[in-house]
Amino acid sequence: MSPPTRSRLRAHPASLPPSAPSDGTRRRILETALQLFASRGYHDTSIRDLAKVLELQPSALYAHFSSKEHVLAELVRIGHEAHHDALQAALKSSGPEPAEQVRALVRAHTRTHALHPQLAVVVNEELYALTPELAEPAVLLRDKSAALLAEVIERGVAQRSFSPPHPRVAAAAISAMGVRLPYWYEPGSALDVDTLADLHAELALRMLGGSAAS
Amino acid sequence: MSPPTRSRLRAHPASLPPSAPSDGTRRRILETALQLFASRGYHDTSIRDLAKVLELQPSALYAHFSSKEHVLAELVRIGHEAHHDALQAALKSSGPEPAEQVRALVRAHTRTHALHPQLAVVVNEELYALTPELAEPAVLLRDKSAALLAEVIERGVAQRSFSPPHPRVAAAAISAMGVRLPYWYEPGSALDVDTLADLHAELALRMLGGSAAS
DNA sequence: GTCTATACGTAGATAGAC
DNA sequence: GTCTATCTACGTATAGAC
Repeated sequence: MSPPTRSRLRAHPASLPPSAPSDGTRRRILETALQLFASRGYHDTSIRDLAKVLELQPSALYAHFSSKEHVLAELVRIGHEAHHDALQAALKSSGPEPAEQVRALVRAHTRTHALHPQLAVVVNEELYALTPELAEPAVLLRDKSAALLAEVIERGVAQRSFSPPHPRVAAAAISAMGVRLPYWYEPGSALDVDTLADLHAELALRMLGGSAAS
Repeated sequence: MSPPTRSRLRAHPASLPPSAPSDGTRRRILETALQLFASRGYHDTSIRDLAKVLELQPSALYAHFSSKEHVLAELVRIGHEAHHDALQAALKSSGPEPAEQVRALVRAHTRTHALHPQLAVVVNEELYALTPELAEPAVLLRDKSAALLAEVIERGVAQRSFSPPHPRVAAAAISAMGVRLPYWYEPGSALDVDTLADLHAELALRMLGGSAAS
């Protein structure tokens, strides 16, 4: 661990989604790793750093994870599953109109990134640190999540509910709003998460154009 | 360097802006470091890795930079200056209307990120790896660059050219489009940089609303 | 300005007792 | 499941010859 660094994030402490293991030590390791990986980065966090915060000996971690990389892989898996589950639930509970579905998807995307900023940062910045085999399940989920938005936009364009200048670029811009959230949004601020989610949905619909924007 | 990793980026080779030093070995070190830091990350790139690609002995690098951190600091400085210079030039060469100024700023922001994707990634992901003293000049430039866009938006709102639902959130969304570009855009693709810059400008104006959007 | 050689710390991970 | 102790490799950086 290189010493005098700022954190990449403002949020404290690290929050795991409910789907994460509730077991004792394994969960503590994941929470601590999440905080350290998010604030300093995976490669700048050592097993010894983790053990120190956990008040364990480094060797004790290997009773719970076979390597440091497997700790990261588990966080990456949890993060992608929570994100994808949230998007699917949002779609499922919304009606058939593309505008309503975009609103639901963007709200879920934004909420996930605002409520679990450390997980979002680790998932997005440290995925590349995994071997292809360990990264593969997450990469597949990413593609599926991106397809959910892309398909709704395509449908909206086909129905002439939307008129984006370029659907793929608009989809990337919509995704980017959420992904960048952890780097500037301060959770306890005057702007609450629900309001933010509504704002992002509004911006997304404006970008997509057509009769859908309010 | 941990071995079997994917790159964070598609772009090759690393391109430095014209403002970078044209001197021989120092420039070669910066270019090589840029490529490695962008694809594998600063903390996962060793002095030995750098030296191997450069076909030099590790100790030879210390004739040009006093530490690995100073190599990163120089890249971060170059990246922030090129970005800020591009934004200022864009503002300077555009008229007084907020919509035209936003278009110019967004085009410059997007072009910078599309033309120098490795530099954008290193600047955005590895700034936190610098000590506060080495990071400070870049942080000041970031704030100045962000203020350029914020002020134009504020002026547009005051003149009722723009009607964003929330100016600060809209500004963050506009910035995010460019920052995320290196992670999905493939430079040699059918979508050329100028078209992309126009698309982003169009999306920005749609988000800002009012009479400005085309 | 590059080389050889090396100092010195820390990395990830394991062995074996309790 | 946690401990003490340790292995081996690699990290940044320096010394001093050419």
